[in-house]
Amino acid sequence: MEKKRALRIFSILEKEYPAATSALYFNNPFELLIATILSAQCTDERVNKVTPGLFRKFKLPADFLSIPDEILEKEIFSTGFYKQKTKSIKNCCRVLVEKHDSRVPESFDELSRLPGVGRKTASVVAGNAFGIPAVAVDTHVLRITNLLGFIESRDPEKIEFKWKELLPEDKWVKISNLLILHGRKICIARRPQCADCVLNKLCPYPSSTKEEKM
DNA sequence: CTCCCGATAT
DNA sequence: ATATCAGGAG
Repeated sequence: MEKKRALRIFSILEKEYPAATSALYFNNPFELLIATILSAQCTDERVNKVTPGLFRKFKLPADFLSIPDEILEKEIFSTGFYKQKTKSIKNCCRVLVEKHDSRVPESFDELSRLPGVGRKTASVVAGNAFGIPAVAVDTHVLRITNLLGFIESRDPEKIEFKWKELLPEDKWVKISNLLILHGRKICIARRPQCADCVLNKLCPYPSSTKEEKM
């Protein structure tokens, strides 16, 4: 049974990473929203080098709207795609001010309608800021779900629905954070550390790469 | 499907 | 030196 195996994997990872939360630095939903927009195609670690200083200077959506693009571009430069992200953040803040009373909407649908916010970002914010059940599928979740053999797909939405069908919704937010953490520490994209992996026995992948590199 | 882009591992 | 990492919009 697939669900049984999924639950088993969840338990093992939960034991391994008891305090699995988003690795992003944030103090409130708005900060998490901005941090997550910045985390597109960028490691959380890199985002965290930029956000503490950024949030000290700019607290509210209106603060971000009040500054020239060039200032914001310079602040977030190292996260890559900085021109796009500056536009996304500004447009997003504009919508927050104009349509949401300067606050972050508390539903997945409203979140994903914000500029610069797709399913992954909406899920991260919904789940980690508001405790709304959601599966955030980033590159780690996608990769590991494939490696574990639960699915064969590059479509994040398919991965998302797969986990939603595999686990009860009180575990959705946690499984994302667990897989992301595991993906960064052990099941690393460039070179998975299968020897140190707690899922070794439950994963079809290690056996297929026995004598690779040693 | 293409564009957006810096940081880091190899 | 260069491949790879890491999401959203048009």
